[in-house]
Amino acid sequence: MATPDGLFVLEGRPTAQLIADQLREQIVQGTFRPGQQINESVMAGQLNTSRGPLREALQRLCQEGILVSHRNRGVFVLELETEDIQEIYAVRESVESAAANALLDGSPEQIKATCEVLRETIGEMAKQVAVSDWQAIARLDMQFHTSFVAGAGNSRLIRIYKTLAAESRMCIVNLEVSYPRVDVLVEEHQNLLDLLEAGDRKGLLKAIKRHMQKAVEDLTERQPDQVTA
Amino acid sequence: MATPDGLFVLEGRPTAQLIADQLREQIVQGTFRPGQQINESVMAGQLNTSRGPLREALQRLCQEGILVSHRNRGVFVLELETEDIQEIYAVRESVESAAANALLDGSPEQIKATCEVLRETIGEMAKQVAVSDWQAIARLDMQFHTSFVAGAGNSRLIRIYKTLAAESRMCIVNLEVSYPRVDVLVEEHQNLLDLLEAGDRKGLLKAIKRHMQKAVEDLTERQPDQVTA
DNA sequence: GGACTGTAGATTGTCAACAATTTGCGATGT
DNA sequence: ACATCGCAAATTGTTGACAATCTACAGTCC
Repeated sequence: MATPDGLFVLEGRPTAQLIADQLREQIVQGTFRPGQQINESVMAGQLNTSRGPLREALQRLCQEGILVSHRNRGVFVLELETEDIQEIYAVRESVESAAANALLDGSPEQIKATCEVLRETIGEMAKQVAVSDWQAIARLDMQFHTSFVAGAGNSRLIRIYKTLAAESRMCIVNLEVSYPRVDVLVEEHQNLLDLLEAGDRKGLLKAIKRHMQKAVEDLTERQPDQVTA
Repeated sequence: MATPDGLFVLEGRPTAQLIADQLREQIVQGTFRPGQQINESVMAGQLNTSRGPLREALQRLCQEGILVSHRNRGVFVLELETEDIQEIYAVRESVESAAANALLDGSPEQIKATCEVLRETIGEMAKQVAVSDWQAIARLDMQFHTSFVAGAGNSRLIRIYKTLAAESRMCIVNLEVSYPRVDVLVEEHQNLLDLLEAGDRKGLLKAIKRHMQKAVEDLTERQPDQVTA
């Protein structure tokens, strides 16, 4: 939030939050492999902090669900099963549908502003597709959907979706799924944007449903014995 | 989770979790007033533990959203505005709708088992209505909806809903809203159960929507200068 | 008299040492 | 040879003390 003078209120909760954000980014990028243990002491040393704040960060990520904790044994990176993928995308469909409905019930300005942001993200995505930067594409994919949900203006919905977005990125990166056909990906998001702009509620909801179902298929159909594309 | 022998795996993370559960119960029951500060040292003393575990518990509740933290100033019980109530119930409608769809797409046994649990809760609710125990009624109300969502079997959906249920209880208790007419409340839940049992998807979704809209009205319409019913 | 500055108190944020628990390996007995 | 018991290393859980930050009050200056 910016003040009228363009200054920023920096009050909040930095340290543990900062560590958590950093770790989350590392995890969703695949720097930590699923099932890998995270040692408190060594990690604290690497980040040049103490075990206290790091512990808080880990606990936070545990609650988000991308880490799992076993008492007296440590925390481990979540291992995603087929079941998890289905769960994640089922919830995502529900949340995005709710956001779509709220957005279309909102003011035209709200819709317009959201579309603007989405358009920019798609532009970025197209650029990264050109250079085949999968890591960046995955990030922008999630940024698109997160911005979409954010457009609805429901802070709780946004909070919920951030976790889902992180888990989705883990699915994509860890399963080494380089999106089947990237140009299709840009098209699909453009389609969602067009439907939102047109105010086609029914079409948008259907498109969201299809988008999610397709993603689950892409992520689950191929057997895990396939290492790279 | 129970093992085949009926034994329980107690692995998990007790202490901080236990403290968090205890505090959450106190908060949603209204023992702590909205906006009230929670002092780490004194609270740790009261619970006969150290600041470390208690801090973890507080942080957990912050992430759940029923506490808010101001850096270097402490944590405070969330103050619910009209906006929050609208947000909470909008998300609840979305989550319960998703659960309803998943449940109706599931096996008949799954539906049957869920109905059984819901029926029991309604029975309990009727008993508490007879003695006008508002606190218990609010708890059972949320238990009904939580069981409903749990019936869908999506662990992420359940986790999300638990937070919403806690916030809802805070709304009800803190606003001193003694449900407008309690017999209507039992009827309404019975209606939801009937629709689920009948497999009437459209009717169930509509009923959920109405249920939520009505709740928002009840919680927001009366001005806060009214202290008790 | 009003506004600003400086200080005091209190509370949270961080840290390092201690205690408890678990896992793995090796010795022992059958 | 196999299973069981016991020990040792490592890691997490907990604790108390120290440091940084913020709020409130009092004193001073304009």
